[in-house]
Amino acid sequence: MSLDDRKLAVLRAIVEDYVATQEPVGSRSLVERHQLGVSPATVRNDMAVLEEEGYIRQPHTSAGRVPTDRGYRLFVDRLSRVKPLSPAERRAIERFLAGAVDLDDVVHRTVRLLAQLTRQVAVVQYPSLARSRVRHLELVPISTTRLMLVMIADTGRVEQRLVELPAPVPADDVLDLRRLVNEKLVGVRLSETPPLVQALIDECVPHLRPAMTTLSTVLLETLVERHEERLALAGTANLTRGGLLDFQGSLRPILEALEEEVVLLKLIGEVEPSTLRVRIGDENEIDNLRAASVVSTGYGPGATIVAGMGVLGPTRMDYPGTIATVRAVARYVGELLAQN
Amino acid sequence: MSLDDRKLAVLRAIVEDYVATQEPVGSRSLVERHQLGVSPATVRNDMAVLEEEGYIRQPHTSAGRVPTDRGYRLFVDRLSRVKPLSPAERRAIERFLAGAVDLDDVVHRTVRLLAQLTRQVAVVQYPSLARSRVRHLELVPISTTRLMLVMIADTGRVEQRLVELPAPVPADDVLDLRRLVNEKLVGVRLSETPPLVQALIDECVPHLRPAMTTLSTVLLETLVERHEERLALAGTANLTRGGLLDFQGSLRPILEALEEEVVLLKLIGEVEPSTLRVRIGDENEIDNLRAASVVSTGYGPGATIVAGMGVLGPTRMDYPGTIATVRAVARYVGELLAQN
DNA sequence: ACTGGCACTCGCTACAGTCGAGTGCCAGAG
DNA sequence: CTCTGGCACTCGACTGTAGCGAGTGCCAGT
Repeated sequence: MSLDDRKLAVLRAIVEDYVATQEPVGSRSLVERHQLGVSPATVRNDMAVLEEEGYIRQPHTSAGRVPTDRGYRLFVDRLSRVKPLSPAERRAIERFLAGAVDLDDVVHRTVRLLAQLTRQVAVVQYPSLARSRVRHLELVPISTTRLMLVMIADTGRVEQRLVELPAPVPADDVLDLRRLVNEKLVGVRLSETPPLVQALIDECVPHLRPAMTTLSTVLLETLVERHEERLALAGTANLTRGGLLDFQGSLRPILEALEEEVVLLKLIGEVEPSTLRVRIGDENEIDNLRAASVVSTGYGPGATIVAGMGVLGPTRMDYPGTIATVRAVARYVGELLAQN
Repeated sequence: MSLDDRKLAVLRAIVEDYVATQEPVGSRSLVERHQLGVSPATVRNDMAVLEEEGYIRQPHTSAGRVPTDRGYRLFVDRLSRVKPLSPAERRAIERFLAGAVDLDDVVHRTVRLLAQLTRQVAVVQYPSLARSRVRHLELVPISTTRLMLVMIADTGRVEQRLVELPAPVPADDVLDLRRLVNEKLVGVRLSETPPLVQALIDECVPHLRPAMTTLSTVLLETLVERHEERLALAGTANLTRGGLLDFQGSLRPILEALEEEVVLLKLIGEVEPSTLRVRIGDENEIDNLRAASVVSTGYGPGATIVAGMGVLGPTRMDYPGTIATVRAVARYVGELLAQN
């Protein structure tokens, strides 16, 4: 059975009221606060149907109704109107991001901004190495048998690793090594470097082979294997906002999940299909987050996507507002990155 | 009035029991669990004195006693016996830290290890730039008007910044700039670089002055002003361990404090006077942490100290165990750093 | 198809009563 | 002078009961 317009209006009203008040909403208060044009009794009938269909539920008999995950899903998909950002918010975003000097700085400011605007936990992934290209490789001699390898990616990320050489290598040879790796690898997607790194050893003058072999191991580690996807987190204190009513009383599982980088990456890093994604309660594959919702999106310079960012909060969250904010922040950051 | 030995023994017993059970401890259970050799009535008299002196208090009449911050302080200073680490713990520390490839890696592993062993929140500061010396400066041309400045410190830290040059500078000149800054700055304490950076501009050949001027601004920012003291955090989920009984019911202020880098640095970064420091409840200068205790220490290669690390938990914590763990971890990390 | 009315449910709060852990004090023994 | 056993007292925790009220489901009527 499909739901008629009024039933949908009732669902929307329930979600909005519940999100606002945090209390189960009854039929009387509903008709009082929204112009539904019908009596409480009628609303009750509609509620009965909505409950049967699994969109709302009663915490206990003789209590008001509360939306289920399914109810929120319907709300997000079909019932929520886009909430345009206030000019004040737009200005806040611009001002907050304007002073950034550096990729680190951009990411840090972004994550704080998101946390502050949505009053929830924010996560921002650094531009993914997998999606970056090599801009430059630098070899800095630390001693005769030690080099510092510095990799600069076109997304602005910089990674460094220490290389322990098997035998001393004079400064001139280091320059040769440097020229070689740069010739072959600059401009290449990190994910596509492995065969080229292999080839490097073969094309290398014989007396540099041993050094190049060690170097190539470290290169592979730095470029693909160790694949250090970094992230920034902010706003954990916002988890306590709902006074422990959200998250069914225990922050434990949430905090645990937030400490696992792998989990977070799964959460916001998978940005393939659509550009903005909302995962509500049970839709999260991570057990610890069954009581939470996540709004995430990809971002990057211009239209390309180099990483993800998102927000985590109680299922009972202001979806339209959160979605609008996440989208706007991602766009601003994208513009900022495009300038560099 | 000074406390005789038995009163001190009573205090110790109260602290130990309360830490273990998390419940106010009464005179009867005290004599049952510890061999005090006296009757509950006697203990009650002692307790009355201890309470008068402010070492313990009653949550309400007709409840057992609970240590005050002052009581914990006395316990830590005079009553706690050193708890040697178990061989299993020693092995855990060694194994956990052994595989580290990198400064980042060391810090991350350390913070996780600390959190895991103490079952509390752990904070580890990266080696402070203020206490480091310049090992090498690298200038990487990104385009003709853009350089990437990479600073490698002797503590293993690497910082980078983008330099926007006022006019195009050919590659040869970049090499000159590089040679100049390295000649003057390598080996110098970061905090002592400013006058030398000033001098750089004067000693520079005229046609490189404009470039050197911009560069020196960025150098100063990187080396001293922006002074980015980084830190790593782990184990926030452990805050929920006490089931909200610790921290007087609200994690809010604690989580807020943990998000403020400045606050955390104040907490563990001030390592001047003694090597290990315990701050109990009210002794913390930060209001948000009046319900928490912090055990912190400095660490660094060998005997030198380059940064701080520490652990934060409820005032009701296992001080001897925590102190032993923090001290041991700091020593191991120090040894590890000394090897590089 | 909607409405008003009515009986019913059930969580919440308040209140009274009981239980027991723990205390302070005191008189007496060592 | 110190320690002990005894005793009266306090007060929080728990239990059971009762009344309230928000909210529901159902039904007959328009």
